[in-house]
Amino acid sequence: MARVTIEDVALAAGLSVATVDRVLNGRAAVRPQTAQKVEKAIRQLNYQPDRLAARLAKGQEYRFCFVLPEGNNDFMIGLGEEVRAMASHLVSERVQIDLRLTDVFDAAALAATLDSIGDIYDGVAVVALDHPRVREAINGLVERGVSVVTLVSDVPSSKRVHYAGIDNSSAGRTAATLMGRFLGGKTGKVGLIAGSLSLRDHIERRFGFEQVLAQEFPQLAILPVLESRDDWQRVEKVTAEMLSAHTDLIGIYNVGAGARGIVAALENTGRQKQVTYIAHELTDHTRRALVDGTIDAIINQNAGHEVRSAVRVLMAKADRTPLIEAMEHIRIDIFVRDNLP
Amino acid sequence: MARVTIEDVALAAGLSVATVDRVLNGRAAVRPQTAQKVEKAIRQLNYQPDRLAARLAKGQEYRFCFVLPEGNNDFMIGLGEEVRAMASHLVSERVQIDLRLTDVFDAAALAATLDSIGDIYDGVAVVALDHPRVREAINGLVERGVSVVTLVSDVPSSKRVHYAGIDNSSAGRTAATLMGRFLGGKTGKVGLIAGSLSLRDHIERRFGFEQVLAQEFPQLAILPVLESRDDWQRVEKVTAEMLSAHTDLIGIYNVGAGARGIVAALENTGRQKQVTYIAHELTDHTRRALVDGTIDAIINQNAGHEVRSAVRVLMAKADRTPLIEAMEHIRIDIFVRDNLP
DNA sequence: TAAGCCTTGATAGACGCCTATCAGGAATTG
DNA sequence: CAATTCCTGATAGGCGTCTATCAAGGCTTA
Repeated sequence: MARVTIEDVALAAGLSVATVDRVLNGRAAVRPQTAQKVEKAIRQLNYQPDRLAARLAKGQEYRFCFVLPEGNNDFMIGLGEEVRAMASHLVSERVQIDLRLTDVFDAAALAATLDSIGDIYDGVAVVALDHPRVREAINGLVERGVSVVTLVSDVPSSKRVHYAGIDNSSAGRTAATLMGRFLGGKTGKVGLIAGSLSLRDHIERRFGFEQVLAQEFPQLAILPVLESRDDWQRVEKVTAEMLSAHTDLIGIYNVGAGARGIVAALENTGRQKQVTYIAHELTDHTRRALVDGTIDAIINQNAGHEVRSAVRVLMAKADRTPLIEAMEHIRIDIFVRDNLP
Repeated sequence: MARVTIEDVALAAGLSVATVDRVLNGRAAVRPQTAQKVEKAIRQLNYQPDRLAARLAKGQEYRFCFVLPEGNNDFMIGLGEEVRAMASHLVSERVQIDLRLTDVFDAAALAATLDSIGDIYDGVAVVALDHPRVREAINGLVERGVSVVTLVSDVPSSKRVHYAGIDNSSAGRTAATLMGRFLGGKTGKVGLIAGSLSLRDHIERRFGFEQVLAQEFPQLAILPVLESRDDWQRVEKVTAEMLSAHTDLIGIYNVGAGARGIVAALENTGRQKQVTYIAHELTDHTRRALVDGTIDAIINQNAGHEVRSAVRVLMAKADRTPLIEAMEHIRIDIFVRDNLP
């Protein structure tokens, strides 16, 4: 049951190790019929190159850069931690990961960061803003031979090789379905709070949410969207205003961050139980509120999965190995009080 | 930025490579103070042994065996496929995985299988039945130095090193919460169908479900549990009987497999929309029924994650590397129509 | 037929670590 | 102080692959 080595293949094909290697790595010209002999032997013996030995010999090093938003958004902080964890874990596998923080809301700054991270990287993962300047910056990297993966927030029109994140329109639809079903057949108003209406993920969530609500739960009226810039104090303010303006408010869907602001506003008015509240991203705050019953469901994307998926994709691109698309699909988690991890 | 090698450590510690190696691998007696010098150098240089090189040098091979239930349970078939996929993927990493099928409902057969798979394996993963004979068989393996991981269904009282599966009591609670909330404030009867009341996972799900329903949704009455042995034709029969006996049935929770039987029974009576139906495990059948609206939510455990987690754990045990417990936690997925993967 | 090119073989050395052995010096024992 | 035992150093060879180089034929071309 010993391993099949390149030597066995050479022997079986009646050729030399050097020639087999030439075929395997396309190093030099080999006559087609010779190459066929090699391939036949490989198939017969079911030879699979030892990746450990190969990487050792090649002394391959991967250098990746993760560009994340700065600021105190809980989810993004968690994402950064996952990147760091992955980085230290992968030292022993010859992968180096750098982390850069930048202002996501500022397209120019983000684009500048992307432009500046020169050719020292084999791949870049970025939480992107969908803006022409950013798109151009991504395309620039790709043209220079750097694989780019968008993380959490996509730029579909760019030449990025992959998007590691959830389908936000589906996430919005999911929120709507839960909202509608949790409210039974009740009639009333539903409020929608977004971080920014220029962030692609927020737009898509809103779109999915409104679509399903209008179609399947016409008894629920959606209030005009409020913008919060993902700042929890602002969130609290607008929520409080909304609560006092609409006494028949029975649902809140928070598309972005700043969940604690809503929690605070609800607690201040004592209307936690009357209002069905659906939030995004599992953090310490949202978790506590879910257990308390203030939040009714959390739609989550697993930051760890996203980071690991991004790394896998970047590694696969770096050494041109095919990747199993299905494995890289990021799921939309739903958490209620009872299935919290 | 070159890699730190064992040689660098030796140099920094003012010792020889041989001695550093002795410390690292506990090969021979080394004076404590010498060992400390080595450890200090390792810390200073942040040395991390190259796992690739180490495994190459050791020529380490892992041999694992996965013991799964035979039969035509969709979920288990999927699990088997995941094992095979993982096996072929890991050939290039010197991991060999064998797959054995056995009758899970038969404790003696399962125990016999476990007893028979001798000492050729470094680790065993098993979908276990919680029964004294099985427990003894597991303990026997562990005593012979074979790491055992339980998969999907646990045997907590055994000496298994790990359980790769979901918390089934939480899964049942989750189902109850969804059931209660989806039913709004409606009053009526809820039916519960289990595969077998001797399977630990089914018992726990039932327990969690009944607990939450009794506590939080007292307006819902639970009918006596029906047993189906996970056979969908039997499921259809008992469901049909239940439906005709209880015209005020408004909810069904299927704890085990055989979801298509319930779908068929509901469709035959045309009561799909009146009954809120919560099922386990995402398969082709349940997926279709969820999209159709016959199933209202699916509680799922990700077979791929479970298999990969089991392998990671077995590998970690085999070479005594510590494992990050948090990473091995298997989540309880909730799927509604909109967040299907 | 000589000159050149194309294809293949043979082989050495590297990657970083493991294993084993031998020798010499240090520390311990009587 | 001699005789052990203990600890450390030095070094060779191996794991499977990659890279590079040189030599030896076979073949084409003029």
